[in-house]
Amino acid sequence: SDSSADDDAAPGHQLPAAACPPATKARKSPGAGVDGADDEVLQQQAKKARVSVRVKCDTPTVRSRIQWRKYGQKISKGNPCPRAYYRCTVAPSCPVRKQVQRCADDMSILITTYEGTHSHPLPPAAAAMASTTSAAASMLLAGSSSSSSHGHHLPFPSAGLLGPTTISTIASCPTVTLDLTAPHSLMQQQYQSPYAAGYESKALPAAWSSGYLAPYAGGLPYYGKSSLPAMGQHFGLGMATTRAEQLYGAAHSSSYLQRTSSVGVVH
DNA sequence: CGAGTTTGACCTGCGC
DNA sequence: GCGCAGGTCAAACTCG
Repeated sequence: SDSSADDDAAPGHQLPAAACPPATKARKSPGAGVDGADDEVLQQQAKKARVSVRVKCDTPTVRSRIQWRKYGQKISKGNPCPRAYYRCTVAPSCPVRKQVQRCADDMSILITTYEGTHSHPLPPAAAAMASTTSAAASMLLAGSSSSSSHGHHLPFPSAGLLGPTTISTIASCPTVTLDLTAPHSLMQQQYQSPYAAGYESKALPAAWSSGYLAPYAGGLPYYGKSSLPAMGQHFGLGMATTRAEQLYGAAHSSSYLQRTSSVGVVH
């Protein structure tokens, strides 16, 4: 599994957005794309690949001041809740952006959409979560090249662990949606701890709001069984650990990563 | 005083 | 070409 991780699953390598300029510059001066039509298509898909995370969150705001800086807010049509725009502040040139918006249908659901790839190393905790979202993006990009279906459910274990995970290629902007708003039966059975009972989060795990598509994730030893439980230590936030346990649990997160590796989709 | 947030203006893509 | 909506910028403001 280690070799496969090094070979083909480093998010930053699979997703060339790591080498892309910030979104604004990319928009003004898109890539030349002289390597052929197929490469150009893949690059365009990678640039626009997004991971959207839906989580129950009853608090007005999410504790995510670790490395995100808000740069704008807009009220979207059809949704009374404003959409907030954040960008990564770890590195000035980091192109990663995040959009946070509450669901118009259910105000307790928070929809966070990550776009881009970190151009700098991430803390282990953030890298761990980044690997998961990156894996989802990898699935998206891999599947989009061979299928034209819209909005199909993943046949991967992630669908079981992360909830109803869907891939959407609508509007020529491929997006992976990790729906964490509905507890999975497996988790309900296995997690009887006080944490599991409170699946509806009061705050998102720091890592969820800290990392997406980390190019350095593949080089960090977070794939072992001790990776996720260490999140709280690295982040210095108690809730990081508790939320990680709520959403995954050490055993399941490890199992998930290993199983996804076994199907050759991600490491 | 520096870092982060707010908010109105501006830019850009897209549909008609 | 025009208007709308989403996304970004940047000056003003807030906070520790």
